[in-house]
Amino acid sequence: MDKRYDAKAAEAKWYPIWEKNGYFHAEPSDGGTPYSVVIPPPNVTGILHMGHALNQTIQDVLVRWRRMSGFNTLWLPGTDHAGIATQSVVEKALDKEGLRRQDLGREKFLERVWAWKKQYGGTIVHQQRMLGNSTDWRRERFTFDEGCSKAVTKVFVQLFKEGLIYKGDYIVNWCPHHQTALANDEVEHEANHGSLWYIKYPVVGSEKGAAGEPYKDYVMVATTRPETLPGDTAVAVNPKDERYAHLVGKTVILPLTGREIPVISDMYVEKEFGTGIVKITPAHDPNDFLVGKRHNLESINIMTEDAHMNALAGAKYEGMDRWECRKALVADLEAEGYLDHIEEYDNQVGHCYRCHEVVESRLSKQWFVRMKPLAEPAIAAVKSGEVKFVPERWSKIYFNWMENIQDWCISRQLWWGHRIPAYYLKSDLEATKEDPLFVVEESAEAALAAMKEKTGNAALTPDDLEQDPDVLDTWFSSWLWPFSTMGWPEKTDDLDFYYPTTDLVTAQDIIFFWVARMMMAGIHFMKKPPFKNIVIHGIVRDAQGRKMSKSLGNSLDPLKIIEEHSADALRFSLALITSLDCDSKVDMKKFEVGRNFCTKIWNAARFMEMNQEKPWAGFGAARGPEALSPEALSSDEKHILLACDKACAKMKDLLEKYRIQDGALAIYDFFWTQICDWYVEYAKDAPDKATAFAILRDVFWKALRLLHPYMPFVTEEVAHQLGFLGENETILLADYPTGYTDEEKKAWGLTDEVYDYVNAKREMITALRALRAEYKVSPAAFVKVVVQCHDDSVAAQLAADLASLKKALRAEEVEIVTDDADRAMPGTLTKLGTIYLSLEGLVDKAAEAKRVATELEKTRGFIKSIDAKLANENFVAHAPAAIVEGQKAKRAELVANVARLEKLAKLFA
RNA sequence: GGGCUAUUAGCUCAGUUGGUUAGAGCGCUUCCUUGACAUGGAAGAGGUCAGUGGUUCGAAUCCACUAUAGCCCACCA
Repeated sequence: MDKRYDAKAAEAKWYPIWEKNGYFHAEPSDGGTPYSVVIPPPNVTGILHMGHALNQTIQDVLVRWRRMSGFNTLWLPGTDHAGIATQSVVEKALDKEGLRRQDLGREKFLERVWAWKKQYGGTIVHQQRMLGNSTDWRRERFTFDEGCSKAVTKVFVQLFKEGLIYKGDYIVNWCPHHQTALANDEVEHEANHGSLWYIKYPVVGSEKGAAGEPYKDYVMVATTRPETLPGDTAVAVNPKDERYAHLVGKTVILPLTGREIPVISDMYVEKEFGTGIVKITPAHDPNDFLVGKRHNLESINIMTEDAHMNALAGAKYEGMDRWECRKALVADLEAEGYLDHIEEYDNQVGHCYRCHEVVESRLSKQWFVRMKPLAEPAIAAVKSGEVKFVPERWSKIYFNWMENIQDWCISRQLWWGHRIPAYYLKSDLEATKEDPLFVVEESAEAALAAMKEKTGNAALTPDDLEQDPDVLDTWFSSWLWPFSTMGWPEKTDDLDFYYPTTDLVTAQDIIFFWVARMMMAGIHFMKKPPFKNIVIHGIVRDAQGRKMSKSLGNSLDPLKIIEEHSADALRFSLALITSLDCDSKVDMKKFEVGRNFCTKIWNAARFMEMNQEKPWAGFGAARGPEALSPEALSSDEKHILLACDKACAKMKDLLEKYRIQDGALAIYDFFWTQICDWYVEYAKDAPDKATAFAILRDVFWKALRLLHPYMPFVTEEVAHQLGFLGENETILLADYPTGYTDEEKKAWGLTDEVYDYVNAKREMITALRALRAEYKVSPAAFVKVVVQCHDDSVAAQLAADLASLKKALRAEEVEIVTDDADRAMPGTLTKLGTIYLSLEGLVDKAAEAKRVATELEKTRGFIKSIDAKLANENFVAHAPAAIVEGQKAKRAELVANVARLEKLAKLFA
């Protein structure tokens, strides 16, 4: 083995071997118990960020662990076509050529997007391989591939026919430059230093006033959008606002237009804001739209798609751009005395995240899914415990959202996406733009037939129909992911075997967008929820606790960490800092833990290799401790076997509970502390090296397998280097260790007593090291040590361990006594007895007296606190016996120590 | 405004149904280049568990209130 571990070489070597040999591939025909997970598909335009790295590390740990534990394990990968993100990338490229998508036309544009996907769409799946994901690449899917698209269309048609999809009015975020709707998260809100215009709306029937005061009675409205005034169809006040109660039900005159509009009352209005009176413009503001719906108000759309005024804005303003119109209109209001005053006002204004144009709220026809009927069974599935959130508290958030669910607007004015399978009769489309005749069918042919039937016109041809130009929201394909990827709507073996999936692992930010919707789709179409457990993990934040984002420039690039350290280091460090309960803060420094661990493993393996060649090691073909003679096992050997057994049980328990972090800690401790710090040191000078190394070899191989889900590459490399595996074997498919059987434990004498004894012995060794450090005895110096036990059996055990004890204590002589004599030497009381450091002529009496005094004081204080406890009758009556006994035993120990210290104090006085 | 969560060592965080003297990693101090490993080893300092009150024989843990921070949803005409 090389002196240094070459992570890059190992990782580049193993991944292709794993993939090529189909180790990640799963087939229902292999039988067994299924364990299946679908990956949250990253955007095809995406590059791997820390969030993916964390999310996929957790999944890969679970998946590799299950696979090694004998489950028929499927982790299904894929990417999301990401409508707007992908279209945007291609449009940007077009922009450089001075072209817009409209210049190419729909078909040519889509060709360009597919070409882009072919060329660059593999970036993230390549990066996922660098992470070490054990996903079944032979099943890689894309939300826009043929099968998924088929599922999407079928779902749309079925929901439509069930009356769960409808077409209706909706206010969308509209970018006048791109002329498309934007999703909420595609709108960037920025602080805007603007104005609040106060405008008078005269009450109908009131008298004309003096010059500059056109009417005596008016209501004063405050607005940030005066240019939308021609679209007003009401003014509103809060129903609890006594100032204006008398106005409700009256009508006012809309300035400059002469139109009369009602005064209504609605809770939406805040009494304290502005004048407490709001102009309602349903076609140009999302809230006003809702108010309009509640009060049956007319919506007047006064703008064109490129945010210019149309005829409905009035002849004078028609054709003006919205900002021009604002100026002109305000000037007119002022001239006619309707403008009261203008205040400065700061608010937030939405901008298109791509072109930075101010986003317009635009009323348009959109497609919706009726969510309530779908949500109800999805709520029930979690309430009944059929589907569990991990941690459980997320179910509250899920219920909160599901119980207040709104209909889902699924249409997008994009070109890249699943086309809505609605077909219009062209002639009717032209005639009645508002509400044209249409049919919804899975194919153009079916649509034609349906239209023929609907219209009674058998002479219709395909040319008479026109498909809806809109595409579906990306989530409309993602919500089918757990079953569309397994072949639905066909009946497949995959669906039979792997559906429902077992675990879904994702961050909290897409519980609503994705998880909740998958629940609804799964239950509705498959009649079974799509997963059994929903594992929600935190978000990776920077060292200051901020979300990582491009604009802040605080992102840590996982690929850079792989480059600098290794994928194993990245994975292990992420696992170690990840809590399911909260977000994690990371910086570059944190990844050194993983890197150091990698190095430690490598060096420990080198130690093994070196000794493998030694004649006395002699474990040759023996892979386990099967051939050991139990009576010959030393206590340290029994201890490491027990520690290994406990580690196996602990890993299983923790991983079953999704405690990835605790699992990482457990294996870290077992490997580093138990194996390297203690056992390897023991083995170097073990009385029976053949036995000691056979055991080392066994627990080392188990440790590698326990660790493999976290650090797949280094464990595979080391397993091969040390010959645990033959050339054509892989640790991926090795058994996940389950510890030792009861028979083995019994045969080898692996008891709790031995375990506790070795721990106590270590405590003694540590105590002596502390004494040496305190007395500044050089580590190179050999010393004499006296161990004073009060128990013959302990003395006998220690005597049996004398050789290794000498080594650990760096003592040239260890004297084990069972007397009660006090020794004028530095000493410490331990569970097994008092350990003395014999320092002829080195002891500074004064310093020693001080040390003893300090310890005495501390010990007495401690006894006092125990006495207080034991004096409490209630404690003795109520506390479990073990606790009370423990306290008593502790007290006895301390009292003995006090006696010893008191005598010592006299000796040093 | 509605909901959720957090506050434990200088920093980042564990602490599973309440129970012996609250743990880890990093950082810090001292010592050690010993034949696996200085990306290492040994020892050590450092915490009245945000505050107040309550329940209990016993509270970091359960309850209430307060303070501070954060997240999600709604909203800012």
